[in-house]
Amino acid sequence: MRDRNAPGRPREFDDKEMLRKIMRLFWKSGFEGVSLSEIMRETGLQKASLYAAFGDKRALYLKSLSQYHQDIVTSTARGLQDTNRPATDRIADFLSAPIEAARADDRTGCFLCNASADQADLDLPTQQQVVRGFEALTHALAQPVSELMPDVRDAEVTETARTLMSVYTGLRIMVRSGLPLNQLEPSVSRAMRLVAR
Amino acid sequence: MRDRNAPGRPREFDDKEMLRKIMRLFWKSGFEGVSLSEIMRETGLQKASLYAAFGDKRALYLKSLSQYHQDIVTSTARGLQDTNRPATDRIADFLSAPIEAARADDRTGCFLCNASADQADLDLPTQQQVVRGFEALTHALAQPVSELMPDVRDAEVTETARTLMSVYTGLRIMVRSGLPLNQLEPSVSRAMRLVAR
DNA sequence: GGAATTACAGACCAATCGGTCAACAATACA
DNA sequence: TGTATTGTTGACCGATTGGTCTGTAATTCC
Repeated sequence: MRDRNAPGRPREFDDKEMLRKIMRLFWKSGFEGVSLSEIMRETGLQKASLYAAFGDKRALYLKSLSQYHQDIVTSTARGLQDTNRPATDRIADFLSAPIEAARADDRTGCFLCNASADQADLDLPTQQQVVRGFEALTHALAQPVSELMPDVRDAEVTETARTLMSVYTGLRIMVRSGLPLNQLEPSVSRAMRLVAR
Repeated sequence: MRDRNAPGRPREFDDKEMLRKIMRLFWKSGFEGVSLSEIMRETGLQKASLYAAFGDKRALYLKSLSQYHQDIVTSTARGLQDTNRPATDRIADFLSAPIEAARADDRTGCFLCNASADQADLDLPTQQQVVRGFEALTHALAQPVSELMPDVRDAEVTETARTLMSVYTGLRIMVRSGLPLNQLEPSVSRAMRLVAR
């Protein structure tokens, strides 16, 4: 975002808005699966403008991931930590999200999970962004978990949160494969057995 | 594989051997992440030979997935169903495989999981292959699970097996992101709580 | 109203992409 | 020793890739 009252011709688009459009492309099709021409079509911007504003394709991808963190990861984490709602509901909603999204005909899954499979092994900054996202979600998840396991060591709470994270990630991936949703659904309540008792 | 004693010049390479090399490329870098030139370099074959033997790039990818099924999925399933070993060991080994692979410095993960994130949403035949793989593993996993839960309905055994599958898939993805292995490790024993007791 | 600065549009770039083709080599069968 | 058949080679194809450059438009500051 450029300074207002900066010299020179002002930008004709909103950085964040464009980044969100680009994010959706990478989210759905992966790094190599998206071409600059697609990005141009989707944003209505010229290549040179994209380069001037964001950098090269890799930077575009990284900034998309970072936008995902700001938009999706953050609000998901907030939902998990909303102590006005029952802890079980919050966890169940989190674990069900992959399935509910698919019910609403959205099988794009989770950008973190896709990026992990797609680019994390090939590009270090991507890897770091992905880890950061996973850790934010794990940390948020630990909140309702600890509410349900009050007399349990912190270390155990964290371990449980991490285990739930792998169920979540797994569901995201398996939903994307097109497995029938009613087959995946029971995993939510079964995984819930890992907390409490 | 062509008939021996077929007319015409005989093939100078072994189909399966080449397919395995190609499989490793797609496994590691995804569909768009691998170019024909890389495949040529890796196999030592010319483009035209590849086309004559296997078809276009998409067919190459699909046949790689199918080779993965034959090689990896099948033997993993066999290991899960080997009743000579304790059922808990078989499940624990299966769930630990993602972490152990990474310990041996192999973070390529699971081709099914990667393909699911990469291509399943974009290409129907890929989706079907991935589902077939997941189902084979789930079915094999149900065997040791049922041994540990002898007086439990089949439906519940299957549900448990599916839940373990999502833990497995999740671990595969999270390992690939580079999360520290000692943080992921405890999820194995925690997930084991879903069986028995 | 300059001068400086920034952004936009679109032509342009070499390199690479997946894919094809024609010439030639190697085999089986008659 | 043909003839038919298949495989291998490497040049070749148009299209697309990510990326750059140039000229012009829009703004702020003086």
